[in-house]
Amino acid sequence: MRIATWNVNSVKARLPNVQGWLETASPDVALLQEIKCETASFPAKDFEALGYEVHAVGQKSYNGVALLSKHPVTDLLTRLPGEPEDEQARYVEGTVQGVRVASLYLPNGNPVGTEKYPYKLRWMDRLKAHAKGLLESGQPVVLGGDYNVIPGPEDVYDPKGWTEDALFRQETRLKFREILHLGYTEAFRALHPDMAHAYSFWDYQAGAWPRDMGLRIDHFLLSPQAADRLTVCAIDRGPRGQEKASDHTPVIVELDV
DNA sequence: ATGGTAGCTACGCTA
Repeated sequence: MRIATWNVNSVKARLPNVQGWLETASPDVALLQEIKCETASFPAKDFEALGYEVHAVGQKSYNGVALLSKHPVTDLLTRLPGEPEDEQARYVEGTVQGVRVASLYLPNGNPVGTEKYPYKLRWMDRLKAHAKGLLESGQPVVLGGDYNVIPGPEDVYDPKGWTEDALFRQETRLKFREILHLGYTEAFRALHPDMAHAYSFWDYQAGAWPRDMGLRIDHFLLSPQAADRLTVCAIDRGPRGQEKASDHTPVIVELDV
């Protein structure tokens, strides 16, 4: 089973890019983030035409996630538990062929020192609690998405310059590791322990893409039952170089299921 | 050099 995650930065602005990539890469499941539209206006038909069942969770203007699958999806969950008053559309989860799969968009958290950063930390605590429960099910679990977390200094072009950023500061990285320590495997680093410049995001500004000033912030976390079946994890830089590109590029895992 | 770009929305916010 091939699963892709991609922060598309507006599904409507990106429709030709996303459709074209899905036709070529043909993942069984595509996890999208930052669809930036309301659920009802998600262009579901454009993806159904490619053979996908569509489950979008959106809101006006910001955020929004989607789970596209070539196989039936059951037991859909459309919000991350733990803070019922949280209205931001950042989580969708369902079961595909016995695998529990989630598309998540973790809050950015900048600027640190505003309410945005404690919200990010609370969201990570909620994800940790939920991820712990998922492990107890014993099924393979794949949590993919834009984590807005740079796991280590090898995952950013200028670690010193990013030390106080919400994506890289110690408190953020420690909390990310707390989730891993529950028993999850970060797929890319597990298969490519020494690969440098393996970024998944390049800012639109300051020529970040041509200068390869990137970050690796889009990740797959796998439960032991999923990690045991992991054969491939790859970043496809192709879409970032296209016209009208998203600032993120897709990451893919393949599981032998 | 205190900028730069992109998307949503209709101005400033978010990233």
